[in-house]
Amino acid sequence: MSPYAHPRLTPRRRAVLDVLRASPDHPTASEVYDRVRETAPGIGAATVYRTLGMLVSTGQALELNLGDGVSARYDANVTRHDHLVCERCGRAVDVDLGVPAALVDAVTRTTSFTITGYDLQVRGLCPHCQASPGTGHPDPGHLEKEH
Amino acid sequence: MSPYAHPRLTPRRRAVLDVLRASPDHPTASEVYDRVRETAPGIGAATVYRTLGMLVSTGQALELNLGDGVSARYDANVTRHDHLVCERCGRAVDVDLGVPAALVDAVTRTTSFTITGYDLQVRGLCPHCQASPGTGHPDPGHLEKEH
DNA sequence: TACCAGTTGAGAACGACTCTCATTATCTAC
DNA sequence: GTAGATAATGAGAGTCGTTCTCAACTGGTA
Repeated sequence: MSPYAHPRLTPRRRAVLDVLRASPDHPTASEVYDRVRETAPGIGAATVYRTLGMLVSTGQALELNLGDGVSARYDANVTRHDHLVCERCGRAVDVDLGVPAALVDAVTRTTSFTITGYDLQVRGLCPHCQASPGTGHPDPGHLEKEH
Repeated sequence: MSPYAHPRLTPRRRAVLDVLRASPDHPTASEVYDRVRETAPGIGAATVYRTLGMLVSTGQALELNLGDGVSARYDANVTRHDHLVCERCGRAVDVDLGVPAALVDAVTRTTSFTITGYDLQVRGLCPHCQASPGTGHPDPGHLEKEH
């Protein structure tokens, strides 16, 4: 009935999880796809998307919406943490600001929502983008893959 | 050169802005489109998308990524505030938790990013969704337009 | 009035993601 | 081992949100 009721850790899925755990840079699904194809060349895009969804729904990965546009990003670091996102190049760094529990508790009392979690996204300019002249447009130029 | 260097507040754009200011529910672009067509029937989707982009880049609206999937949401409330999002129905409520400035300042010192802002997204279940049995799937059923 | 930058709508194009379905792999008895 | 059931897979089509292109139009301005 519900998907992933008995998920198997098949070689394909293992490969996706391995890529994610080796990627501290919050890759998009298509970046994961590209990287997985180096170790599992025949894997299809649908399998990568399905596996990422499975990993998220089983708590082995986080799906992030970092406001840098269209595509979701994935994070194998499932401990609670926040994100610092560069507004120009989109680079995201893990941080943990330790938001006081009292702040979150206050929301529970004033809204009658049941709170399940939170994510603090801090926006800014990374050192690279501070240094280079601003174009007003996204510029991930300094993020070339370092081989 | 840069777009919106001399943006005019044309009747079309005025209509989009009016709709947004009359919508406290963080509509998606296509929801804005539907609502605008009631007052400006001939308006095209491209104009709505362009206008929303213009409003965001001129600081008259905020674009939100509330993690409820694919589409961006827009908010005419441009004062600093946070969002409380229902994980099941996607409803988003404005809140302001007043994150201590000291927390954000700490990031500046430890990361060498220049901080320009932040958004705290609190996740939970709204009262409606707590009451109805969970399906594990998004269920905006109780969000029918109230005429 | 004529000019011209800015604006518009239609539709094509695009990218991210999901679905479908026939095939293949894996698990669980025997 | 084998057989049968169930789950996983890849290719490709489909969907959806958004952006692009371009010819026509509009509204200030000289």
